[in-house]
Amino acid sequence: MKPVTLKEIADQLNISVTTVSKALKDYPDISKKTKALVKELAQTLNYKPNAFAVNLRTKESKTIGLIIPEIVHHFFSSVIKGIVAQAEKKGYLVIILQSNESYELEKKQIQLLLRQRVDGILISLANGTADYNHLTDVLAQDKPLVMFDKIAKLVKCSKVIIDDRKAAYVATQHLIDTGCKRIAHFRGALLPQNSIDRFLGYKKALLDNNMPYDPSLVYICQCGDQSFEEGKMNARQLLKDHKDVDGIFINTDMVAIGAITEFNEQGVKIPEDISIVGFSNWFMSSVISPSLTTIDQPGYEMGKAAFKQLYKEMQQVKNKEPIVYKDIVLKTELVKRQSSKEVLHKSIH
Amino acid sequence: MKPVTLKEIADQLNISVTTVSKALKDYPDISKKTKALVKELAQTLNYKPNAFAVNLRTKESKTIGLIIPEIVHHFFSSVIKGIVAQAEKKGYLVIILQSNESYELEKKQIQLLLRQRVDGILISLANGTADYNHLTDVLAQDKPLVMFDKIAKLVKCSKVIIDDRKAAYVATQHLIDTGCKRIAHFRGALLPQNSIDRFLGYKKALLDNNMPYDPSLVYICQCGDQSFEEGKMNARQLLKDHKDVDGIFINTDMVAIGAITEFNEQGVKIPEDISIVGFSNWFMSSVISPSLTTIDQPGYEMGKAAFKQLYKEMQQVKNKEPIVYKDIVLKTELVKRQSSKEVLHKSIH
DNA sequence: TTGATTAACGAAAACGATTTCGAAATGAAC
DNA sequence: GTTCATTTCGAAATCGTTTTCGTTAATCAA
Repeated sequence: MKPVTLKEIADQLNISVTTVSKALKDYPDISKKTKALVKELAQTLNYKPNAFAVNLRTKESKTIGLIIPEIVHHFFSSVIKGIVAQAEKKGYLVIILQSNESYELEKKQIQLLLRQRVDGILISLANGTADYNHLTDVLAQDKPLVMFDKIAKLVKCSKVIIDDRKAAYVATQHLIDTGCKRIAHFRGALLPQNSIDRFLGYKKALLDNNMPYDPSLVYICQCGDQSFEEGKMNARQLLKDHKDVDGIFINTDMVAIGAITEFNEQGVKIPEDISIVGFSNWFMSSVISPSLTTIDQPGYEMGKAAFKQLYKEMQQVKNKEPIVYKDIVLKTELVKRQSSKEVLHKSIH
Repeated sequence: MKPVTLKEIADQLNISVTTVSKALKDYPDISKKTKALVKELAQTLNYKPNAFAVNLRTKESKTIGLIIPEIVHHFFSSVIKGIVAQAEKKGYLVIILQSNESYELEKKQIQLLLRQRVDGILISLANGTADYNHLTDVLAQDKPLVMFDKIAKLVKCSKVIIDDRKAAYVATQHLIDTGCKRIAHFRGALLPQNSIDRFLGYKKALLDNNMPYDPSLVYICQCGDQSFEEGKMNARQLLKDHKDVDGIFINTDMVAIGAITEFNEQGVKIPEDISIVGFSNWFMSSVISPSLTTIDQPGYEMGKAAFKQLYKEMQQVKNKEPIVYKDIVLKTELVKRQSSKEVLHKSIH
């Protein structure tokens, strides 16, 4: 019933608590006989060290915190999986919290995790987060903090990201290479760095190909986080505003799928009338009809990399070395499917 | 740098640690003046109680463990979201682990959580789990354990489920009501209770409608957890074996979507040639073409209910009352979409 | 003035493990 | 027999809070 303690083992063997503790941890100053005795009794009594006491002494909890904007999301749940798997390998547990894209909640949750005295924090920022004091608070306590995916460039800490700009460039270039002459962009929210970078990649690809950049072709998210609806709305609007558009680079797959659905309903042919390239490559993209050309964003690997970096930093703190921050950029890949045409024969200049 | 302790506050105010502690917790035997002083200083020093010490004293961690077979899964991530949200409301944190459908891992993870001394455990069983000692271990320690979705009926603890049998019955009845004469079933794995119950519901619906039950129409999962592929394979096999089948009730949406994809590719018309009803209602089902008629399985609500029950039991333990186990059955609903026909005019008997 | 009450605070013992610093006991060396 | 080193163990402090049980000092009734 009651959990077994060192004291009980000590009493049963008529030795001191000290000796029991040392025996279990293979200290060299304990004889082999006592070690054997202690270990055997510990085994049969099913002794488990009291984590609370251990934590209090060692000042570490072997636990990390994870804050993400939204759990029910293919990309983020892949990240979670990567983090949890990697953490378990290293003997760490993961406390998960969802910020719900709210800065206020995010702030509270950081405080919660600090109070809980987790050994480190992994975070993907809420869209609304523009103030970073809650983050610098963490760093000021010498507690490792690694940001991933949705990051704040200004905060001095490690970051795991993809090269959104480059990926967006590749996506847009693909549309150009397949013959699109007038390319729109659904960019989602204004604030997050990802949106900005993807937009910049889109713009640069146009300019590098001597195509005019037309701000009226860039559609911003109007409606909270109803991504699917956003895709439908934007698609509808686009058909009204710009009949001549023949390609769209869309910020995220979910929005792209909304757009595809709308186009399907309105009888617009993909990719004959309009080509579409998405971003993320969630499973759904390969299943929808037509299947979606998109940028593969490696969620699992990102989670893995993020934890690995955090682990490094936690070790550094433990060894009282200075923390070395690092920016890790993961590779993305264009996945060609049915929503875009074949690449034209490239002219040689 | 170093976290502030009660002692430092006490020293600065020239009072005892006891008084500081009591003041912060509004004990009646501390004067208003001292309380004010203490609270103010605590505020300015940004004092946060050391969770390790508190846990050690109070013997509770305000933390629960959550084990699920697979994180990257629409239903389960909805459950997680429900649990995390509800837990946060009550001041609990959630440690998440993924069993990966492995009994061995599940066992280890239970041990991990017990060592961590979480206050309670929520679990959805791995498919392979047939031995329940690791679960009864938890209960034997008087630690609340609530199972959800994938449960073991034999274990005496609270359970949150849907009525799989009834839901499957409704799904199959819908196929019958829409005119299907020969109905197959893709049932997934053999073991889990859900599969069994859904199969039984399917069978009962047939028999209640005086339709023959033909075991050769029931397809079992052959290929691990590649659900999408499983759907495709089963569909292919079905077309070879039974040309006359005009309706399928499929265990899960993912498999159903695989089947739809295969049928689409082979030019089989849905629902004209074959009607399909899935199970779960994940977002994708509304987007695929044709959209999938399915049973809505309330993941978020299930998570919420599971935590609520766990919370009740944790309170009971705290108050040294006996734990009252409870079976909670959540409502499901048939969502009619394009993959099944309109309901025929029912004959009046 | 005396005795009883009350208000306000503190000392100290937990909680369970870790770790430092000795102490005792044994054996070896001279 | 004395000295020194080695082996093996334990006492006690520590981590930071909580809580019990006193102890003062002040207040009040009679």
